[in-house]
Amino acid sequence: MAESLEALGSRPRGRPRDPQVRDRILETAMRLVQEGGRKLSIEKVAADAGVSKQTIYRWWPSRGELVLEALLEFATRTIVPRPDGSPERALTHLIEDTVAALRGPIGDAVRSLLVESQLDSGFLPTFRDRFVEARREVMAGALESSVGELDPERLTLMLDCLFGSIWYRLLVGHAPLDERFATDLTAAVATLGAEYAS
Amino acid sequence: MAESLEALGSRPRGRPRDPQVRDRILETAMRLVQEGGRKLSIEKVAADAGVSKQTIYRWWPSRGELVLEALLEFATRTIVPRPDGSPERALTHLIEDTVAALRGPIGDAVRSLLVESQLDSGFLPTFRDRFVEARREVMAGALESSVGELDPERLTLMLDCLFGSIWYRLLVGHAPLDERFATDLTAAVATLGAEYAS
Amino acid sequence: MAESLEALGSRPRGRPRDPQVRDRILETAMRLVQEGGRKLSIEKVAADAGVSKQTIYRWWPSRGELVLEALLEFATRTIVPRPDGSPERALTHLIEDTVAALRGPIGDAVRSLLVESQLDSGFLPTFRDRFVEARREVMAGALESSVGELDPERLTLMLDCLFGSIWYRLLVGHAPLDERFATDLTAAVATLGAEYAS
Amino acid sequence: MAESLEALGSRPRGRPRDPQVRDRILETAMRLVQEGGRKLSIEKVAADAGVSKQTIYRWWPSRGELVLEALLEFATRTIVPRPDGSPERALTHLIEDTVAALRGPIGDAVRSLLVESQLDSGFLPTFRDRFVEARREVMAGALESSVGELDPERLTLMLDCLFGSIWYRLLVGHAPLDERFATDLTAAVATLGAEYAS
DNA sequence: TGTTAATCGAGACGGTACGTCGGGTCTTCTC
DNA sequence: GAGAAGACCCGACGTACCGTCTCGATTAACA
Repeated sequence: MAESLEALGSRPRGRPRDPQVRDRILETAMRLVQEGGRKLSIEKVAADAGVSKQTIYRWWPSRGELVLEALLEFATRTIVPRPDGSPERALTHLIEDTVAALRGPIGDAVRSLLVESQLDSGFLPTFRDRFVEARREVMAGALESSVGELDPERLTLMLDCLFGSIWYRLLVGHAPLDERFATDLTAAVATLGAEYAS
Repeated sequence: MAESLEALGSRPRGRPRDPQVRDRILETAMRLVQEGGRKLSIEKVAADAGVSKQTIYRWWPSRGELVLEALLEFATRTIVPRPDGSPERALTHLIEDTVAALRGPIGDAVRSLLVESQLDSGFLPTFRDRFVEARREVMAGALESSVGELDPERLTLMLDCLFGSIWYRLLVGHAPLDERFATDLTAAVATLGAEYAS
Repeated sequence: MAESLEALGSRPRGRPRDPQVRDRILETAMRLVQEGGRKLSIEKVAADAGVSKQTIYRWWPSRGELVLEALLEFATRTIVPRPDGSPERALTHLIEDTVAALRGPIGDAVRSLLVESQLDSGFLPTFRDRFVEARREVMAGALESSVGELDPERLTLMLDCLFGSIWYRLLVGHAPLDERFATDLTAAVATLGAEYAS
Repeated sequence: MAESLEALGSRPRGRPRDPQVRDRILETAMRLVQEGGRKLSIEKVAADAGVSKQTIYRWWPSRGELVLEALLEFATRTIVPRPDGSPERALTHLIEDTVAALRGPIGDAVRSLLVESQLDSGFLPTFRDRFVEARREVMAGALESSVGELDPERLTLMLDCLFGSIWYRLLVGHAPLDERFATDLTAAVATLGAEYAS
């Protein structure tokens, strides 16, 4: 019996992983990412978290994966979904929340991840699959609920405009990621949606 | 004659800068940027260009400024403006050319510059002023020629969608920067323009 | 047993220092010092020893300390004390051995250390304490065994003449560091000793 | 006529050398040598003297030659020979003056020259011929005037002890270059001289 | 009750690149 | 010509991180 449980759970032998250590690392990574993305070195995370470098390398193959997990952890603890009424309101809220989130620490993390995905070509697919696509799918759902089913190419283009313009502001900083922006963006998406739906 | 030239030029003293050296550095930088952005170290540029590091640091304060100048130089030598007929065709061509350019070496350079602008916060304003804004103004001109004068906020948003979606594809690589994309993007912009102009 | 050993050793944490690496560095330093003192750069020692610069800087704060340790190591492995009969013969042998040693690799190292102690004022005290004084004390012992106890000032002066004239020849190279020199020097010291003892 | 005069005097053509520039360089070199020997770089001398590096390299082949000439210039302007009575007093004065001189700026220059002669093996012969030997000959003259003619080997040894012990204190700094030292040294030399003369 | 295996802090180690200093040579303009 | 200015290639500096590697000391599950 125990055997089969073990087989299922693949319970490891030696000393189990210390969850406190994991948390300390992720929190430190998230903190350092906020204090200016360029300062994020594994060395510094290890020092600040009171952890050995080996421990970090044991669990995360690269800086990118570390920040990604830190971000996902942070996001789940931070973002609380709000109950939405109509599909239109749901889409509006989603865009607003996305823009609002990127204004803060999450924005710093995303910028760091973008940089990492460019520097470490091995990380780009991971970033794309585990973060970009996930956000796109959520947004795609809200979009199609609001404007109806869309041709895949057109859906892709709308998502590119949506996330693209947000990231563009995040990276360049020439214009704010404020509510006005979110509102205007929502309107633009609606215009495009109406055109495409017809 | 000479007098006025002297007055204008305020000719510098000492040995003049060697233009061949400058060109060799910029070409090497451009080449290395193509071979994978992360490999661009000043050390490597110097070695490959047969130049001392000091010479690079004398003229470019950071990696970002170096790549930026290399890109601008490359672009002026590479991109030939095509005579356009109607404003609509001009806009179409501009978007097509922008997308096409980012598919090649220029795209590699822009990715590198984006990374650099995030890692070196001192470089971000330079990048914004000397590259991003310049491209935006050109595009804004074509846009307003085509759809008529626009409210500044709306113009900004349209430019963000345009460049944002292009950069987004450049960075994430989830969808191609092909002609189809350029066409669809142009159509979307036209839709938004029509909405805004009314 | 183990307890007391533990208490004494206060064993360090982390990966222990690799003695082979240490030896390779010191040997390389000694070799480079022989091939012409000016060529001794940390960079070159690192390259020739197949070691990273950081490893050298981890254990030796400066070129001087590195060469000093290399010399001390080399000397202990090279110099074999010879059993002496009378105090007079012991003194003779000591002077002869000192002169002979400075004729070879040890002389190159001492010259390098002298240079270093002048270029790096922080190293001078170390050099003085760990090398100069040590040699002086040995010589002082032999001297007083031979000629009897001496007034401190006079002892100092005799040692200065002794080592001074040897170093002077080592540095200037106007006259050889041969046995004749050692013999004459011994005689001169004896004359002074006789005068002072009276 | 003029031709032949030119040929004879080998009067150079273009602009004659500016003696003020030469002086400014030598003074600056002497000043920098005093402020800590290690700081003497051609670069710094040029900057401090308001002179181009090329001008320095035109007249002095190496740092050593520059400092040597600066020292000789300084010494002639500084040291005033004192009329001496007996040969014994002359020797005493000479030793006293030598020790006293090395206590100040001249000592700094000599230390710098010693370092230079070790780092730049091409400079050692120059240093030996133009400085070391010159001083030795002066001292040898005073010595032989005082104690009578000496066997060359013995003379060499006495000079080595004399200059060696002074330089040794200059370099190591374990004991002062004061009058007491000069006196004791003179006495020691007298003792040796008496022994050798017999 | 050990034995075994993995975790974890600590830190040594070979590398690559950083940005700076100085060396010695050169090229240009001015006097 | 001499001289100031300064570009240029080069070698070395001392530092920061990289990713890998030993250590000793824990901490479980297994025998």
